[in-house]
Amino acid sequence: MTAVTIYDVAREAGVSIKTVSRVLNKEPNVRGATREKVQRAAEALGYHPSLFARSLAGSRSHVIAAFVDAALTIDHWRGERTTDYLTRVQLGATLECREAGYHFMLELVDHDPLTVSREIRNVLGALKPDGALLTPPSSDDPVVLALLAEAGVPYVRLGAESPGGGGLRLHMDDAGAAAALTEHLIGLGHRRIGFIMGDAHHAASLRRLAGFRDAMARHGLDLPESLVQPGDFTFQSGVVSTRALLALPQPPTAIIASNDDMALGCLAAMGDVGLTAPRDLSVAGFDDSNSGRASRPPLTTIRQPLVELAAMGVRALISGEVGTGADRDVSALPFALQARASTGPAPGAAVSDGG
Amino acid sequence: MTAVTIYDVAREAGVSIKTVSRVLNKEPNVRGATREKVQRAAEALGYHPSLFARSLAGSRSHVIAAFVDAALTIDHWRGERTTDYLTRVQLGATLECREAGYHFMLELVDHDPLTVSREIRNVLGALKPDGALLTPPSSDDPVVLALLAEAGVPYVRLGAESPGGGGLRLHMDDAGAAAALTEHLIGLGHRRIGFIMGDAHHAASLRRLAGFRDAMARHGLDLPESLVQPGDFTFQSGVVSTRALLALPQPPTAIIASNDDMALGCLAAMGDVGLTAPRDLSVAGFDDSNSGRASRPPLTTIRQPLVELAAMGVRALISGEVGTGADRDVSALPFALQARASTGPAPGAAVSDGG
DNA sequence: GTGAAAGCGCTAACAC
DNA sequence: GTGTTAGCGCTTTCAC
Repeated sequence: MTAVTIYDVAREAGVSIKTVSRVLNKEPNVRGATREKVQRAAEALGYHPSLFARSLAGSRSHVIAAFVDAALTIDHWRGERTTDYLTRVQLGATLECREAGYHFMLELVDHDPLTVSREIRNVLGALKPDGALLTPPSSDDPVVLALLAEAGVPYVRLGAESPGGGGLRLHMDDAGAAAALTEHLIGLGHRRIGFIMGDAHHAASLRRLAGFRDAMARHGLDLPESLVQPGDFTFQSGVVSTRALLALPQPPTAIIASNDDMALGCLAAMGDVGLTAPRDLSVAGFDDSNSGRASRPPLTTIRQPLVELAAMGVRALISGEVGTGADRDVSALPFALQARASTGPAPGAAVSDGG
Repeated sequence: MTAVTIYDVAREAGVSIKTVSRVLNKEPNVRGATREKVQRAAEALGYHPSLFARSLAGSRSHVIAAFVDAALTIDHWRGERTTDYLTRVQLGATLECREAGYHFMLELVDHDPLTVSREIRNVLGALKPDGALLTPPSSDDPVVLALLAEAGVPYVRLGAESPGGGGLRLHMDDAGAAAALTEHLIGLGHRRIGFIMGDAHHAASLRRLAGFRDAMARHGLDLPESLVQPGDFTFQSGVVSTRALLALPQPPTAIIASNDDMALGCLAAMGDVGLTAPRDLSVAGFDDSNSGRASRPPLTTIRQPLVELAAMGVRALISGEVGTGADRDVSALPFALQARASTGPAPGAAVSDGG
């Protein structure tokens, strides 16, 4: 069971190992006939090049690494509320890597300032990845970014907040998604729509609010400031802000919360005062969380294109279009509005499609 | 930014590279003083050994690979019902690998019989993993098992159904978990408990049923056959079997479904006839699924120790205790009973702790 | 206890 | 178009 090497293939095909290498790497300067001969030999022998040898000898490692916060992941596993965020990122990244003959390695890093530097250096030294995919909060950790830049490893920052950190910043079109949600509600006849913000420290919160405002303005709808309530992405803040909205002289007929957790808080607050969605009030969220999907009624929400985001990031890394010094920001990524039972026609309003 | 190598450390420490290698690999035959000198030098230079060089030169690759079904994972991503199964397996495996200086690589494999062999060989050839972690359905795929055995790669089969496939089979103590659920209900005063089986083709279904029967018998409770209904793990089969149970002359006061999906079907069927859990009927499931957690009422269920299972598997692989020819079966793994609101005191029964 | 030499299976720079 | 020669950074064998 000793492995088949490039020498075996070369011998079988009657060429030099360099020619085999050329064929494998799709390099030019090989005659069609020779190429075929080599491919047949490789196939016949069941040859599979060693990642280790290729990476050690060559200038590329054929490895893309993701840096994921260990504490967060462990918390998530221990806690009641779980998501499949990682699974989806991994899937997109792995599929894209496989396509390109790359390997994807997920590395957990401790964001303790005392150890993060050692850990990152360790991964970088051991793997020499051709690119790094960062998820929050790594995607905003200046230490991580600096280490990657120093090592000359191009990186993609998923869901990153801060601009100017170098690399490629990739995120959903939050404003567009908020606008889509708003228009979905307007289409259902709603005119007074409340909005619960996410944590104001998150750039996404501001983008979502902006998208909401824009859509309202575009449709000539009035938006008194009292209809926009603060929040911090927690269930509890959803409860509090919903109470505030319901206490208004003219309460809204629909509420958009900046994430599903707050939207669930919204449903809970409604239940407390005997209100039901969507009969009395429509509710929408963001994230397409598992709990939002399983709630009663299930939440109308926005699904982040995480798989596509990760795949796109890996593609940019492998194709080399990210480069070390780049600082780009791409947000025009498709999102999916998941219309479910938590939103419905405005009370007493005829649903109109065109006006 | 040229990397620090073993030569740099050797020079800095004033020893040969072989000595550095010895220290790094915790081999014997190095004096304490020399060892320290080398460690200091490595630390000072920020040395991190190259995985590629180590794996290429040595007999171990320091890589543990997981083989995961691509189609299933993609379906799961696309579908409405998602789980964090993979995330949890990955977490346990990655943490354990990190501890031992290993790297964990997740590989998606297509279970198409035409391609599976090529894909597995490819991974095996490229990575030469020191061990493989298999998740369903790979853990029962005879082709996968045969290829691994042929390549001499030890493997651990998570949630595997069929015995005799070699390697180490690791699964939750299903019988114990079913018994725990049963005793939880008995403790709440229930005496007539219905059971909805999982797909009879799954060994876990039979183990769960056996655990239920045992617990009932141990407590001297009568168990007419009509209280055990068939099922196939789908929501719909939960609905059907619940109707059958409710139609009995003496319906049960509690129902254990062999997974959460069926338990949710159970709740739905109850709702149809105006019954509420746990007031009219207690309901419990298995899996600790996201939807079971978010349902109303949230389900009492059994949480599989997936993180621990994966970690244990990796540990067995790295320590070498699995070996190529082994065929062991370990099921005595801890599970966690999650008592939630779907189970409560039996109607009209005083809750007793001791009798 | 420590070191020198060989080589793991490839790619990179050059010859031809 | 194709082959030759060096390494990549380690572990392995075996000598001392």
